[in-house]
Amino acid sequence: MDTPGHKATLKSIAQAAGVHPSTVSRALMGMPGSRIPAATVERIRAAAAELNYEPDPWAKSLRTRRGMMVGLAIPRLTDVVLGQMFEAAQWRARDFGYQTMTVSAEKEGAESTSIKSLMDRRTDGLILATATLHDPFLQVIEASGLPFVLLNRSSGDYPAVCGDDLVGGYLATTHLLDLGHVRIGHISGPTSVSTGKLRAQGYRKALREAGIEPTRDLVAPGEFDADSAIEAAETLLGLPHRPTAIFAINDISALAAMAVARRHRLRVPEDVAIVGYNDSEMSPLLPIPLTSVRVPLLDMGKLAVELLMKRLAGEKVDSVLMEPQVVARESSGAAG
Amino acid sequence: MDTPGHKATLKSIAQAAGVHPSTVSRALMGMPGSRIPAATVERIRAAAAELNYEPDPWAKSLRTRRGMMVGLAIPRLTDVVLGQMFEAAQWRARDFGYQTMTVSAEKEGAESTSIKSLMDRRTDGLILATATLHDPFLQVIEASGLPFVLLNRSSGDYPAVCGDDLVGGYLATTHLLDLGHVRIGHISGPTSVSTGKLRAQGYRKALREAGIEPTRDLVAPGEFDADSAIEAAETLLGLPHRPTAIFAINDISALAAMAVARRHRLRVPEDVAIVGYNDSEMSPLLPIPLTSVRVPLLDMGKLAVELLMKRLAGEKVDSVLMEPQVVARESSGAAG
DNA sequence: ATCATGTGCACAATCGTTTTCGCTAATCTA
DNA sequence: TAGATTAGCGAAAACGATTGTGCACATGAT
Repeated sequence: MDTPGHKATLKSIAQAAGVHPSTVSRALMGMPGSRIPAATVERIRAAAAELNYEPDPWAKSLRTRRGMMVGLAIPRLTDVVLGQMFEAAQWRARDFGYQTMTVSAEKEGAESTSIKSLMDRRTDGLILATATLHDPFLQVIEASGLPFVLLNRSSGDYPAVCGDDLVGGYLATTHLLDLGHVRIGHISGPTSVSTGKLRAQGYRKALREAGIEPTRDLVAPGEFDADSAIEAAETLLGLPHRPTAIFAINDISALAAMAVARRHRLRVPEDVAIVGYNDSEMSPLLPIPLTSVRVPLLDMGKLAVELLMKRLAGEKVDSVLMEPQVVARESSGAAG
Repeated sequence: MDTPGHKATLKSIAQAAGVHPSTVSRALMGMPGSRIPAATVERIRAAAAELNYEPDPWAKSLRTRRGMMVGLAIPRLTDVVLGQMFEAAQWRARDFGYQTMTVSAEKEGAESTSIKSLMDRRTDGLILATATLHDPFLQVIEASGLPFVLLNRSSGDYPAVCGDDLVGGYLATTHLLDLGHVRIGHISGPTSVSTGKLRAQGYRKALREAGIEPTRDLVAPGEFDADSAIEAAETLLGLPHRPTAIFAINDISALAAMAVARRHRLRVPEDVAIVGYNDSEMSPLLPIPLTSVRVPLLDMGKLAVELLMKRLAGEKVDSVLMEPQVVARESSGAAG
């Protein structure tokens, strides 16, 4: 084994193999150009293995100016949905030999210290799931020259991998319309992020196509989280002429809506039908299984990494939209 | 502003301020020992600010052998509960000036490449939420000299921050006993991890104290996830003499049990009472609100970082056990 | 005026890599 | 066989920071 206190370095291997450190470097990284006789390479390899050498990432990065590392920025680590995308992204990045560094950067906006910490040269590229529609910070990053790809949320013309939220909102609403609902409420997300804005837009489009003029009072704003969704659901279900169906911006909001319905002694789906978004793991398991819009989260995470890799290689890349799909279950009254 | 292409370095600042790079370094980091006249320091500060200097982390780490970075290993990024702990850990680490790097390392066991990648000198310390009870890999890490703290799962005598799972399992079971249940089933976790083993142990202890001899057939093994929990619940509820209550190892398993109960046309809590663990965000929102055992996840995440910081400072640290608490809701028939 | 005492800073050596540049010796061409 | 080519590898200069050492110069005391 190796001496406990001393990590192996190029120099120690060189000494062991009786060659110069630079030769060791060349031999180990197997450069195509430089020809080192197989015998020497083998001897060096053996010595390196013997000392179980691991190149020092700091020294390497200092010299090469590449850290083999991509930064992932997520609004909240506790978001199961984004968690899935990020886990997939992490795997894919590792396929390319990259490490990932995840930061959560909620509510930090343009002054995000979290993202700044990713920027200070430690990372070769960024995947951001935190973008807002008019995000001045993106320009800052763009100006810094650090390549990035948006995930889940789009913004401007920056390359992004997103679900087609317009279609998703449209499908969810159409699903409810097809079931005979006319007064359909929407617990929206913030209009400042693409997912919130586009799903609401899809919702209104579906209504209009069905000859129903969308009204403002049937859209209650949420913030993607349980607390704000509860408030929104209270507003909708407290309406004098309450909706018979609710399309919620995500599954946790849908769950909150179910809780509020229960408090109002309304049955789901008989009195109020509910549709969520993202089709999270819990949806089929709920006492009243939740109808939800499914988007290929894992594929999105992987794809974002692939796009980033292309950007790192200097290629131009285009944004990608993934097709959503309604998974009908009991909460909308469609299955059972 | 600064020239776009060129990042500021100590050298460029030195040039601007008319001093030597080493002086700039000393001035900027404000060493207490070295006396540099205030005037010079001010001049250097100004130059640094002007060029908006950021020290290169790689160069710094190469020289100082400290990366100001802690590695977090989590079984799955999609676990909401661990996600909360890790988010808290991340914040706390930043308070100390440390970056965090999160990897998910499921099912990799002793050969975990994810954790190995954290070890190769990039990190100053590790927080592991992946430990199994007899985890040979921990010895490897210990031998490498890299300080670490276990989180959520304990193992051997290594310093750990965990909930008191024995008490948690005991409380959950006692809660059901107090409600008059006698045949209480348990969807367990793997016995190879402390949380699984200890909660089951607490479960048996409570039964024995109530004069009930725990039987093997009332404990069905799960893997913390929905699929295995569904299978376990099927086993329990398919029993000729089925249990009237189930204590599940976590909330998603409890949810799965509810789904299976529903499939068997059993009412919750009338026909079967259910208790979960971790009191996740969704628990109070479920159509049948879930009774669950609450542990202070955020505090645990923070504490783990604090312990690690102490270890980094060379102090000896002791493990910490956090007190759990039953939050009674409708699924156990205790509230409503 | 001279020598001890410090202060303020420059010099240079690291940390472990990668990479450019040449030097030596072997091989090839004529 | 002499001269041109080339393969193989050593020397050394980066990358950008930290840090031990020591040279000037100013100040003080004698």
